[in-house]
Amino acid sequence: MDITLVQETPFRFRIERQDPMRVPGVVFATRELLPQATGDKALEQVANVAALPGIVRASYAMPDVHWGYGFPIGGVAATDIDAGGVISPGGVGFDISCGVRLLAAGIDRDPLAPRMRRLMDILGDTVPRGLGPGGLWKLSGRRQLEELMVAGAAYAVEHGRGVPRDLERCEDGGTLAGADPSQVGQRAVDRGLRQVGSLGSANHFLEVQAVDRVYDDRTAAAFGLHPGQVCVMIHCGSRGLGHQVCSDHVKVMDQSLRAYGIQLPDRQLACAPAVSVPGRDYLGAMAAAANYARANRQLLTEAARHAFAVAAGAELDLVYDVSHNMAKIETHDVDGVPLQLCVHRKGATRALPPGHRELPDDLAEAGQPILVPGTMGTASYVMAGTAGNDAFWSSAHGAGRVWSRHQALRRVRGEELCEQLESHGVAVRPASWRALAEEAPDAYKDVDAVAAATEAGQLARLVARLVPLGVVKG
DNA sequence: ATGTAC
Repeated sequence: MDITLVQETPFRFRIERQDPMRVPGVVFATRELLPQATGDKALEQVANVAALPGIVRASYAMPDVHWGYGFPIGGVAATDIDAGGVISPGGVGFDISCGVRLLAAGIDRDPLAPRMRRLMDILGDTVPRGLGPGGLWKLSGRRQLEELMVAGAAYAVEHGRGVPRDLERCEDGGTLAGADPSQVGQRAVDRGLRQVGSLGSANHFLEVQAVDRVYDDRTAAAFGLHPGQVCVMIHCGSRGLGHQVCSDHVKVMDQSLRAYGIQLPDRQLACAPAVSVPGRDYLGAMAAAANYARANRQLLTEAARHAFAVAAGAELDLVYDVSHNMAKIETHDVDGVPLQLCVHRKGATRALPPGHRELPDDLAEAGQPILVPGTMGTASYVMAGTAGNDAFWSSAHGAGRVWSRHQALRRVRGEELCEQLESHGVAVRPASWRALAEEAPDAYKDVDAVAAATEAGQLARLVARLVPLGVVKG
């Protein structure tokens, strides 16, 4: 499909509807951030998504949009489930409920400085990471894993890994309803049994950061953040279990397309009506994998807490935990009519506005915390949800790639990058030189520009800027 | 994203 891109404002573009698109595309970005500039086909994918059965209003792209499997990463699409609207695993992503959690430390960067090396050494020794098996927990078997997949982060807390307040600061209270472990295949279970409590690889990390700048004192205070404060940011997902769930259900849906009379511009958009048997089966498996990811982040939190207690005598309070690879059934007004929608957010963070009933009381006035990790060596942002959000309460999830992993490997050497980061005062504990090179800051868009465009496009507002002190890399 | 894959 050759797309026609029309600039509506300095921060918003429209992709004109043409067959087989059912709705237009809307891209929140500046001209510099558009993925086309680098030959990336993400905007063609935005147009492809607009052809999904039941899609309403528009196919959206966030400022960090880039190419992905079927859907672009940084894509948002909502389908009307009472009008044949579909669920597409490719609109969630292979890493189901991949997400970010931010912890606020009871210590500032200056007093931590002399203890930083010890802290990083403990984190480096105790945080499982990299490809393959190895996690903080070894589960006894399928039965125990099923309990974890039903209860999510709450399962970890019930077993002494965390405090009840943690769950108040998790999206969905740490437990996504509707999990159906019977739809998680044995192969996914086998992979999941040995990876609970592990970062994984690629762009996953555990980072020690400091608050570099506060844009909104009142909201920062509500989030428990102040200038100079140390934080921990954890980015990880559902590991091999989520990957296997996605693979298994994509295959089923690909084979059921004909039965539901669904025609698609790209087979990677394989989908089924959200209320159909394959649709419900996937949603149940997806929720189970999501709860696995949430338990995973909860366990890694406990590893960080242990390291901070030993090295710095400091505690870590959860600011918020939110996914950026999810589909959720939500009610939204479309042309003045409340509809039950299946909202796909792939590489896009949910961004609830102030006063939303799903927010805990102490965050109601501020709006939902939105966590926007940058890259090793660059800033990360904390933002807040706004009432003006026009993308089904969704926002950017990170910097967004501009180089493929292959390109990054050709241009960057991991050892050199590590030296550069260390010389700039960022301690690095990598899983491998190769993974480090693939995640070089130069392989990503400018996160400062992404955050600025996110605010200018009225997707969210700036609260605080965080800078890295040390990174444990997957 | 991922025991870089059926």
